Amino acid sequence: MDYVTIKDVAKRLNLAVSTISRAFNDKYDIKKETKELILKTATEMGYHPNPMAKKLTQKRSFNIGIVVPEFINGFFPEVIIGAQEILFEKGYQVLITQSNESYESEIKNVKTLVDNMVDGLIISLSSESKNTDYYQTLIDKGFPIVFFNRVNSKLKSSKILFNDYKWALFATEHLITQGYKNIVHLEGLESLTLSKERKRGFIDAHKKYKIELTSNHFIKSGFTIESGKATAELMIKNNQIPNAIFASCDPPAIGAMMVFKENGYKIPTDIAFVGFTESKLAGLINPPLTSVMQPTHDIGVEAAKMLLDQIENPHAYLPQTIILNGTLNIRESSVKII
Amino acid sequence: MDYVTIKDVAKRLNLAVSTISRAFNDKYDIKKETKELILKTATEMGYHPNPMAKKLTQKRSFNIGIVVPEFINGFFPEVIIGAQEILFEKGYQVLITQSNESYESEIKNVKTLVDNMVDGLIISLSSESKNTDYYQTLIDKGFPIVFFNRVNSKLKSSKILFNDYKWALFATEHLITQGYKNIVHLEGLESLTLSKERKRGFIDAHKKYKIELTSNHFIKSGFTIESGKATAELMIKNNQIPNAIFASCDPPAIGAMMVFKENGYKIPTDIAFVGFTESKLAGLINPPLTSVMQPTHDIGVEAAKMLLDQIENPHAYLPQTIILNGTLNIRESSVKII
DNA sequence: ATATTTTACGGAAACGCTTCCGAAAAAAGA
DNA sequence: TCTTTTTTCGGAAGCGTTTCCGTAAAATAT
Repeated sequence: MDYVTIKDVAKRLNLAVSTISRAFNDKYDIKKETKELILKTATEMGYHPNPMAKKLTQKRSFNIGIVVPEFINGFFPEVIIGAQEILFEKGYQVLITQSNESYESEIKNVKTLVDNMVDGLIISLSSESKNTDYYQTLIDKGFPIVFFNRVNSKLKSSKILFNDYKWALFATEHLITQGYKNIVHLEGLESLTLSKERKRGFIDAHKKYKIELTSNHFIKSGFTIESGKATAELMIKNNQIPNAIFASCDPPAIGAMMVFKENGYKIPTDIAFVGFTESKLAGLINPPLTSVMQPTHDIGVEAAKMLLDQIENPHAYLPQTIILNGTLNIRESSVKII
Repeated sequence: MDYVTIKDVAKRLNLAVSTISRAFNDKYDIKKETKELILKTATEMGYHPNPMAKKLTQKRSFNIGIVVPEFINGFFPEVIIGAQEILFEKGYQVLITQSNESYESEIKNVKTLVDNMVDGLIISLSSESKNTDYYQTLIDKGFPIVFFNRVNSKLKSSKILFNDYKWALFATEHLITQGYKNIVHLEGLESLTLSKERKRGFIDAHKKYKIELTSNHFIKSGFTIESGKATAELMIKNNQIPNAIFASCDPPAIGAMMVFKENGYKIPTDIAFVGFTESKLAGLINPPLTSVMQPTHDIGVEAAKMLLDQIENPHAYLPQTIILNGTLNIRESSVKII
């Protein structure tokens, strides 16, 4: 591929390259007519400013790195699409890496992105319990970073969060007001704040309605369907069947629901279900699963906006936190009387 | 962020920048000891070659663009991960764009990627029936492109394909040998070759077993769960229930299965199901869905390899086509006697 | 009319790197 | 020992831009 350069345009019009440059970056003094002439013949010749040269002189890569734990499930892709929309519009390129839920590969990804001189990073941590020194060093250097979804409270940085506590409380409250009193919470990974927050919401909903909770009401579960299945099988084996299950996210709820159904339990009559972070499956399975829907697209949009704000105003930078709201999508899995 | 440059390293060691450059690109004559010294002090100083400058001199962006119709469902993300793995390893960056199944936004994406001087493209078309002139022009210019999954047969270009015909034939054959004779095919979008190929496999399996097919055995369906639901509802309403359904992809099969289940049909006794392009849900729903699994990860790997091959040997370029194999994951939805 | 300001553009350096050319130093050959 | 070859490095040009500085020409003021 042979590209047309600024010199070619200059030669053609018998102008200096600086004039051509001025025509494309309208902040300098240039006569209106010549500018129009330049732009016209430039497009005729098929000239596009070489992004590499531009980046070199401007000492900016116009690249933004996004690091997520995975992007097989729908959640992160949706966030990424949201971020890309506004980043692309502003002329930024987006480099996406996935850490595969591994701290090591996450740090490695971040380092390569920084070495490749991205202008900023949007990150959802694979684990919040690990060492965050590297991130802190970057932040202290003034490197623009926005965290979302999975963050570390110690890091003094901009964050886009979801009000996990509030919506877990709402979701639990929904179950309680539906008449379910003996509710078990399937907890998420302990290393994540969002798990703790959802648990806290679950607990406070019970406090509000003055319902006692024992340790039997909490079962540690993962993020997978399999873990939900295993939990349900154990419950059935021990014959400890609660009225309802509130899961820290959809997959374990779905897994547990599948097992209970297979064992002849009626849903939601015998046992009700509420999930979290609305997955594609929620509305599709039978019965459809009540779940808290997060504003995935908006999370991406807000993260991108915040990052650009930080990049463009490097001096007046103050770490901000935006907390977004969601929706409780109430479906058959948790509604006692239809 | 202030970066250490090659000049800083040169000054520190009282060497010429060219020597430092040689140390980092070991194709030139340089003494082993000085090279080691340079590399050592360079890492000490925290020097990383500026990718923008490198790209400018080498007239290569080391960027690869990937264009997919969507990446909410698992298929394309898995392909992308496969491609990224080998691209990253070779020092390439990956720019991912999604066309949202729209021809216009696909072309727009491709054009911005080309303007940003990506060294090559990996593309899955949003629609194969639209104008492909732009792609042909690029290919004629020698621009490296590899198509996968959704391709246009007219384009003389490298392709990574799946043997849709063969595996559709296998899948249908499986149903026939299980004893299902009256099988309906839910066809995919007509504009895609893969739909035609799967249909052809379905037909030829019937020919092989000398089973008659009428137009009643073909129902046009989309790629969604909803379309499958609608089709099933129509079948039930018209009381035209086949022995089995072979769908062009999983979602319509799942949708149809849900409706039949809700209406009291036993699966696979009353009606059996086979899907295509193994989705996450296939193994999770009840009963688990038999489906053809595509080697998503390998598709990405092979596409990336082929593209790099094309980039690195621009002259000896010959369009290749790799056809990959899959697996028929036989599950309960299609097994008559367990 | 001339003096002064403004406008519009050219020239050139710089961004950080690669790579060609040439030459000193070292090694090998005579 | 002197010549020839090889090794190792320095100097400089060039990649395609941006941007600073300077200056004719045009516009305005005197």
